[in-house]
Amino acid sequence: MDIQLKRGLLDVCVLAAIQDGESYGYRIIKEMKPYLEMSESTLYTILKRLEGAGMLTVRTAEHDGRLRKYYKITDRGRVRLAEFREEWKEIMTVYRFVVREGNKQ
Amino acid sequence: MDIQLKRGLLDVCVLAAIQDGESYGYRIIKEMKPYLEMSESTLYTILKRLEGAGMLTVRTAEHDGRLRKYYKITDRGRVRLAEFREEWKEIMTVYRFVVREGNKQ
DNA sequence: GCGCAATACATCATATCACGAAGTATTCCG
DNA sequence: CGGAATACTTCGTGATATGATGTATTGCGC
Repeated sequence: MDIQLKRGLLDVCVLAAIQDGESYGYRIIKEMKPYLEMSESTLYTILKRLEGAGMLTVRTAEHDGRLRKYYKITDRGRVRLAEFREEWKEIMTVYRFVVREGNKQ
Repeated sequence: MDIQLKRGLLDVCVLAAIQDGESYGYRIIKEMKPYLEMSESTLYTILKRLEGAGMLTVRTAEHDGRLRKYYKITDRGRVRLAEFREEWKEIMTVYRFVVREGNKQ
């Protein structure tokens, strides 16, 4: 998929991946893979950005002798998801402009 | 609108603005304004990028004593628009992942 | 028990890109 | 005469996705 098109989706996608309950980096990537592929370095960059923006909180816990970071969505994160739904309406008007009439289909 | 979300739309939007016939920078901006606002510096950057990618051709002509650059979409540009329609299907699966069930609506 | 894949996270350098700011130059209207 | 509109250009900056690379552990096959 076009890199540029992904950009706006990446952040909300990560938020969406934890909207139903805590998760951790490695699992998020695997969960999102069928929908949107991203490299590990990208994911951890995004997780840090979202944490800085107060959209998720982090908790480090041991699992099988290894440390894992569990990410949990905050109210602010949910607000962001709600905003995204609003923005999507604008996106759809743009989409209709691009694929507008005068073309087959 | 979120800057990131715009990014993937900008290029195809400009192509869409000339898909029914030649146009020029200033007019493209005004035409797109209701759907997607962009600064002049952004537009001219994009026009140059699309020209470099062979998706449009440029022709300079005089109009009322002033020089204007007219942009015309190429076959390659039309292919890009067709690709966008395909990519959009993937985008919609991502969208559904983000706003998936477990939420009202 | 050795090697390798999978798990899990981190850092750095790089390239792309949208945009504000500023500039140049002309036309048109009051 | 002055300012808005038209029309395009250049420069610097900040944001950001990603590949490369590194660290460290667990589990599996042979």
